[in-house]
Amino acid sequence: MTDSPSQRPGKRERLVEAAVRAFHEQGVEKTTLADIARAADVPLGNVYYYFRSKDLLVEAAVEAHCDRLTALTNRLDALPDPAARLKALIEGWVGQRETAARFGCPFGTLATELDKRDDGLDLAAAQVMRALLDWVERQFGELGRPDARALAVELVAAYQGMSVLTNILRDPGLMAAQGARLTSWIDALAGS
Amino acid sequence: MTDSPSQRPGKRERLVEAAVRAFHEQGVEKTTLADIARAADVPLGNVYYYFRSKDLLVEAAVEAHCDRLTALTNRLDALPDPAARLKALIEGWVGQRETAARFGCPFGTLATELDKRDDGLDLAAAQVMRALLDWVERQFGELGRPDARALAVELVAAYQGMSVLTNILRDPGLMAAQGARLTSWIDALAGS
DNA sequence: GTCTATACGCCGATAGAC
DNA sequence: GTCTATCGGCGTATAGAC
Repeated sequence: MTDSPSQRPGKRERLVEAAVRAFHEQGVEKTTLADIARAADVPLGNVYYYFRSKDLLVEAAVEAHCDRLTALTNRLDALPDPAARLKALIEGWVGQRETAARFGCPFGTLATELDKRDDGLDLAAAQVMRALLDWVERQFGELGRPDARALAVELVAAYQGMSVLTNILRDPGLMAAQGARLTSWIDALAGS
Repeated sequence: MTDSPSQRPGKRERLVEAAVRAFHEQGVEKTTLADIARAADVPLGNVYYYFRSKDLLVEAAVEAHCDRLTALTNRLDALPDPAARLKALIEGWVGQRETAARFGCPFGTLATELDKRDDGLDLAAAQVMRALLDWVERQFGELGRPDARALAVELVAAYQGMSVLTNILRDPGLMAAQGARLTSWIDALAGS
């Protein structure tokens, strides 16, 4: 609401976007409000008009990840069959392998960092992760697998794990190779 | 070296141990030198006699992880066959599932955090990760698998991924279930 | 609503007595 | 070698003019 008429996205939106990016690239703890303000082209003092504390900006960043996930799954739901949806999900991950090699999974690294903080935002992050698991589980369920939940955990864990390794070793090729493995794994499961 | 004779472990060792623990539980960025000094029962100012900067303490913590890994693989090498070694490795991971649920993988979360820092310690962390991958690869090689490296990446990534999910969802049961899956996966690979 | 200037606390690091 | 006291800088947050 309340976008001023003849301007680029409102300051609030710019701040959240800058925060998401900075948290991904530098981590929450190393990111200062000055960093975010500069990236969003908003004066430092003015940040506090939109977010009364840094924690509230972190919370907004988590919500942004949640929205992003919802948008993604909505797009994937347009695909005809569940196997295609899962493979498209993997393809999306692999497509981000260069930034993953540099900064890790945008959501995974954030959630991991939140688990070491005092704020209660780790719970919100867990909710988002559960939403992803639920969606993946639904796809495996539509494929007729009774062990859909376990397979969902296996797939998402494989992604998080290859993100960690890709990041630590700075090797996007690792994610490409593991992505290919997961894709043929989906094919094998769907074909059986 | 230079442990004073009739005393508990030297201050340097206590500081490193406290640092490893604090970095795991709170993260590097949130951990202050005062935290470490207190946990090690060393006066704050004295820390700088042993480590001229916080970065050097972080470096020492990475080296400690490296030593810990070497000690582990040495122990596992005493086991008769490679499949048993790999399953013992997994068993060790699962045995740590309660702390993993609370704080994640001690080394994975540290390495991930180092990747967002300016110091060059991410390279040292990558070396340690590579050492683990090399050892696991050797086991798969001894099992006669030509795709030993890919399997090693798959196993370690699975562990890192389930650590992330276990941590975010605060669910040690997830790691137990995935560990069981990996164990029977090893059995299937070794039996074929 | 917007922005500047600044208060205030915390933390890494140092000085220097013992 | 050990420890206390403290400096200096940075980062969150606020006060208050416009």
